[in-house]
Amino acid sequence: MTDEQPDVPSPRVRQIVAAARELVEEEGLDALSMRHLADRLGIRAPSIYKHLPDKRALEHALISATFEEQAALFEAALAGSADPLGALATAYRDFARRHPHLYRLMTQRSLDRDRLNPGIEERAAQPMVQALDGDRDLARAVWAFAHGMTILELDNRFPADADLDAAWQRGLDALRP
Amino acid sequence: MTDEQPDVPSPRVRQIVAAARELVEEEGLDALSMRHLADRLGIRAPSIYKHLPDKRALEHALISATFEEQAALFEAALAGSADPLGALATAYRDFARRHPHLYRLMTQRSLDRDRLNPGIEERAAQPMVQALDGDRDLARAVWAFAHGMTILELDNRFPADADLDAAWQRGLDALRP
DNA sequence: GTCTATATCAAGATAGAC
DNA sequence: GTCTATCTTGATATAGAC
Repeated sequence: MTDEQPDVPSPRVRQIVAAARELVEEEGLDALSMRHLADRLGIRAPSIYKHLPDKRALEHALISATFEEQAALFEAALAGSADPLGALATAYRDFARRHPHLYRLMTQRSLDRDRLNPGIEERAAQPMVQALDGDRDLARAVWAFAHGMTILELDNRFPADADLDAAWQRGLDALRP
Repeated sequence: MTDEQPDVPSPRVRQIVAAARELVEEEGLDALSMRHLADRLGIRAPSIYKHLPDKRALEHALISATFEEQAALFEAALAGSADPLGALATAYRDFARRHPHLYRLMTQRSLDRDRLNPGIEERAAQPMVQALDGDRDLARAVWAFAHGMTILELDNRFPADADLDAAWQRGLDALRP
């Protein structure tokens, strides 16, 4: 009955994760190293290992926290909106534009689900399912569309003169139930 | 009037890029280092720099070649199909499943367009525009959907029991003009 | 909880001989 | 076109003292 799940983080761990978040937001994903993070905290890199077992644990703590934040945003966007899908899409896109490096952290590598807060992925995905009246296949299609638009925009893959607002609208109008 | 564009590759450069492709396909993106590539070629890493100026040049030569291959595949899929969009989507998904690491190489970082073969990005995108009767906004929406489905599948982001064929169908049916 | 010192490894790239 | 030798950098992580 060994239930290996992330503990509730101590205050110090939360400080460390908060510093990691600032670091990623300000300097990008590649800047997230144990040394660099320690600099921000005013300590030496090896000290971090007294609080977190390794770098993956740090990343997953940050990812979990960001899922929590996204889930809250999406739930709020959904609440009492006349156009649930549109509101959700706007919240999704806005989050990624405000936190491009965090967005990449969450989406551009495979996840170790054992190291995430249990159920948090599902909680962040739930509002989309709800906005689509419980249609999970359609919700997955819309998620793929939203992620594709988002990451292609962040990575500068659309032509410079592309009208991305228009592309979002066309996609959402087509996919709306 | 200095027009800095990639030269036509010498035979040796093509050998090197071909070896890089095998390396990436068999061992993944992280395995692509100058040393590792040199091992495959039976030479030492510094020798590669006699043929290519740096690692970015190598990557972009490989990306250009892969765009060429994709463009040909997409054009063939489109030719004489009763369901152009469906045929294109199948070709897109199949390519990514057969060459997941190459697909990542092409999509998961920003491109230096100056280092790509001129016009190759557009050529690979053209079949999608054509399948959508020239509607560029819709073509971008469909591309985003296809990329999102593809990369989320490769990165194992959908639930294990998700019916991805169904999600693809729902998305394509909705977006079909 | 933090430190110093260190192990270990691997990366991109250059100089200069042959 | 390839070689050896080397520079430079930076990463994760551990041991053990304080």
